[in-house]
Amino acid sequence: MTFELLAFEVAPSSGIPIYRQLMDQVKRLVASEHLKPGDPLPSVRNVATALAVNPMTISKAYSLLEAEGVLERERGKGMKVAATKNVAKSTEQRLEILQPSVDSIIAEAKQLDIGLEQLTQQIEKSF
Amino acid sequence: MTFELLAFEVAPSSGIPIYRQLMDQVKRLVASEHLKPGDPLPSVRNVATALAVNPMTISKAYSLLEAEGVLERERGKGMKVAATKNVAKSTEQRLEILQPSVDSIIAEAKQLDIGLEQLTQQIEKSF
Amino acid sequence: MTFELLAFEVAPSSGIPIYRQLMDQVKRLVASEHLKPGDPLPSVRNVATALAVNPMTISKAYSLLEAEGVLERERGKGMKVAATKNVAKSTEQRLEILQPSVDSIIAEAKQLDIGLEQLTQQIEKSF
Amino acid sequence: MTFELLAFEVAPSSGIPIYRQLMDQVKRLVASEHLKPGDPLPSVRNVATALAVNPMTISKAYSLLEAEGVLERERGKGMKVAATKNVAKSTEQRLEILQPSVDSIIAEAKQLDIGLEQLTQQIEKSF
DNA sequence: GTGGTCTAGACCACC
DNA sequence: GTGGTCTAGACCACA
Repeated sequence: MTFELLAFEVAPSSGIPIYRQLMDQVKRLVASEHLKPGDPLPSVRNVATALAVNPMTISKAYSLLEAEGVLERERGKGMKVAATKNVAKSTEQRLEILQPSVDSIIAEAKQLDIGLEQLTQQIEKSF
Repeated sequence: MTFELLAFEVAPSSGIPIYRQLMDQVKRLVASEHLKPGDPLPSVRNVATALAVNPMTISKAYSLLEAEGVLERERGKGMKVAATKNVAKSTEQRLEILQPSVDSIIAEAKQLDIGLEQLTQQIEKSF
Repeated sequence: MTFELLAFEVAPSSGIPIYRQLMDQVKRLVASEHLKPGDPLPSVRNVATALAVNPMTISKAYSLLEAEGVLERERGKGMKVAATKNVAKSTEQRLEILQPSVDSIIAEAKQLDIGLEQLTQQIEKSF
Repeated sequence: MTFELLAFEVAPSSGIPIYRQLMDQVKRLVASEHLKPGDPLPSVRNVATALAVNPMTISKAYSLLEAEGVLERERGKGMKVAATKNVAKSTEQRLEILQPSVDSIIAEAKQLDIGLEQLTQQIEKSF
């Protein structure tokens, strides 16, 4: 099985809805080709029990990703990464995906009076 | 009027609750010292009519900011920027506050196959 | 002047209304005979300026104390401590006045898991 | 029902706002470990109907307790006692929290001509 | 099912 | 004048 390695993570009390956290993770994994077109995704039930989360929540994430064209439903078998639209992403494109988080951490740092130096240092320390 | 300059703005349908938008604005104004300790804030009713919003919504924002220690209530007179707690915090304390965001952006970068170099570069570019 | 020594104190942002703080102080001073029947009280205006408080607030306190029979209004001259009702209070009576505060600090201590020993020690330290 | 034992009570006309009465009760229950970290709280609607009070009032109490770190929200499931922050505090920290009340009772005692001895005795009697 | 947000309008306490 | 409390009722987001 390919997706035993697939460790989804959710922070249940982070304010961000669980289904959104899941969607973002799948998108990132697809963008970086950790998940390639055609790759199967773990079943709703598996993810649900693994994360101790309501299956409806996983299902919602998958359905929305399908609506966005990131995933495809293989009848009777489950979800897999869609071929169309999921062409390999360039570094620039992947950086673009990350940009909102970059902007947001910079805004936070500035509000906290944390300079560029300190911020990058802290990131290096924790990377 | 003393606070004609204080132009609060809300985007009613941005998904972010109005009271939260207000709180963030006040916090930014305080953090940037556009609002200094002791400065008065416009009255609940004034803001409410100016923004065409229910007074309770403004009141909620003010009350929460008071609970957080950002504002103080002057009985019968209105709200003002608090003196206590708006004192400087140590760099360590502030970095600690930022840490969760640091952890989270690192996790995202790794899922996107973006290395430390690229991440810090991107941050420098956007800072 | 007898009441230059009379230092009223108010904690404007303690949650307790200012007029109530004033009333309680006057009552305690009367109970302990720091203020004896017939003694004059500082004028509304003096107290107001000294405490940087709205004169209406002082006036309200005085009026309520008059309604309770603690003070008397001397026409054209101001307030003085009433004769009736303000007989000297026994130690028991004064302790009774203090009782609510005693109960309340004990409740707080218990919620904070602070024992009798520690509480009394702390009081001795600060007395 | 798991929390049949959780009997909230409110005195509607005690002057103290209902939401505050609720908050204090929850805090006491947490402090005394009748409610332990992770324990669920009755739903807003349940409490509201049980107390014949508007749900928003209960919600306000819960939200403020969340803001204070006493409770946590489990998305879509309800409130539970928070783990973080309900960790033990040092004796010094707890005494510091109590200090304002200590100062205030001492001031009251002095105005009532009640000495240290009598004050501590009275506290011992009522503890 | 859960809590969150907002409205409209009433009433209160304080200054 | 200030903010605070509460109600009744609508609608939304999340699980």
